[in-house]
Amino acid sequence: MAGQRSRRRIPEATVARLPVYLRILTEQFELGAHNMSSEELAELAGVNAAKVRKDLSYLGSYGTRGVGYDVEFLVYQIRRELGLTQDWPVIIVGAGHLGQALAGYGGFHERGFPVGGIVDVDDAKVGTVVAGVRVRHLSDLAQVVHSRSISIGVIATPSAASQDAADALVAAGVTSILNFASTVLSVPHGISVRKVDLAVELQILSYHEQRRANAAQQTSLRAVPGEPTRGASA
Amino acid sequence: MAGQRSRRRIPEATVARLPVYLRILTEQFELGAHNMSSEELAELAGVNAAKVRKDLSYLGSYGTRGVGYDVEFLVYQIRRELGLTQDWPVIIVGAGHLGQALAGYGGFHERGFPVGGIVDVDDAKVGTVVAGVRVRHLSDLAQVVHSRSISIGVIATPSAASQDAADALVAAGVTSILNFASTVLSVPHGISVRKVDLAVELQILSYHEQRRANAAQQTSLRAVPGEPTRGASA
DNA sequence: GCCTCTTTGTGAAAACGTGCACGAGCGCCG
DNA sequence: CGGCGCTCGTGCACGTTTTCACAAAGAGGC
Repeated sequence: MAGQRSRRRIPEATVARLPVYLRILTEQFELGAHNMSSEELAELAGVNAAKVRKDLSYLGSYGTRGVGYDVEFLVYQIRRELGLTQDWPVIIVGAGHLGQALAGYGGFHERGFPVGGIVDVDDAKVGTVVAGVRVRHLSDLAQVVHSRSISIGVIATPSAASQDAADALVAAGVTSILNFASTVLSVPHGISVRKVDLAVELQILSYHEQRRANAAQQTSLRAVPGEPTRGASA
Repeated sequence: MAGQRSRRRIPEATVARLPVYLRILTEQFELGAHNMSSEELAELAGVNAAKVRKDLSYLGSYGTRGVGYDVEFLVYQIRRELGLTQDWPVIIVGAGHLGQALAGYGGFHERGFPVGGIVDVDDAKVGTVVAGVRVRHLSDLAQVVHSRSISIGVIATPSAASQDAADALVAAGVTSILNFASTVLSVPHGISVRKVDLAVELQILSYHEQRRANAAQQTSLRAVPGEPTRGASA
């Protein structure tokens, strides 16, 4: 069996899919499945079977030809590769609506990312307890991060404050940031940042909606002659 | 009938960046900027300048060589392309923690996506008012969608209920779905689905954290400077 | 032991996205 | 009114991701 440590690099696109496979496999295992083919997994994940096989092959040769993959073993391997054999406590910056909703979201803890702290600048919020965690002042951030060996920070502040939050996190030693503000953070090289932006998602959907609407219109007007090619009449 | 240029298709990767440009341009316009070069915009968006130019070129030739882009005009063009010249009311399925946080998030309405309705299956929640909108029963979904011409649905239910929610949305005529549950939805062809999954994002960060930890270990054992990591730019 | 059936693992090709480099066009200055 | 400097628009080469197609290999039957 492949014993070599992760010296090989896994493509980013694959890394983004592994959590999806993991969730499906875990679920299927709980439902009693012990074995699964790339075809089945692909179906459940909504992707191509060859892609599944190639993705999984980056972990090693863990399948059995003619049979498929051992679900439990694969779950373990993916978890190991993703670094999920340990908990990664996170610190949430911003105890507003979003910060509270995030802290209250049980899936966090359940998936190995317990809330190790929440900080805010607002003195009115400091001291209150959200989802069992006491909100502390932003100035205590570094101390919280250190005392709990936190390396992942979640930014749930208003956009205007997000860069300051990022700077504070980086200064405290955090090396991964999940940013819910709609800003592009500037961070030193070597810090991982991922952004989740509601507005962006909705605007992408809006683009497709509009496209559909145009297409429909186009179709219904097809019989009309002399349809002017839309120009920049703006 | 053949070959009209209005059928041009914008690459998905570009569509995903346009909202980012839009936000930056809007902000800069409010700060008094009237003109901006691809270089500046690229800097603020954290991407390559050539990419910005190529992205914008899909909208048309709206720049002026030697000068740059007219900010206000570009804002208008991007908004038009993304279909943001009109409001797109959304319906939220699920009035739990997440649904409430989403409904309460002002940015929704502000960016042209007013909350047109919230539904839930829980009778205890039906009738309550969240962010000025009365929660209605799931069975009223079709009626709400129809009466407000809603085409975008947001799924904020527990994962187990997400597929049912999607089915109900599709049955009601919704054609775009933003899914916050960690499930892979199965929908008919022609329906746009985007997924926002917290756990996936954290797990991707976890992968990189673990990788860094391994690399650090390796480095300290060998006293060799770390190899450059891809990713976040400064 | 050997044949057949199934499904993996992976080269090779195609498709897609990114970044460089440079010609083209515009405004400004003298 | 021509030359200069700046910045756009884009052809091209490169890297990454997806898809195809098939040899390789395990399992089970006989």
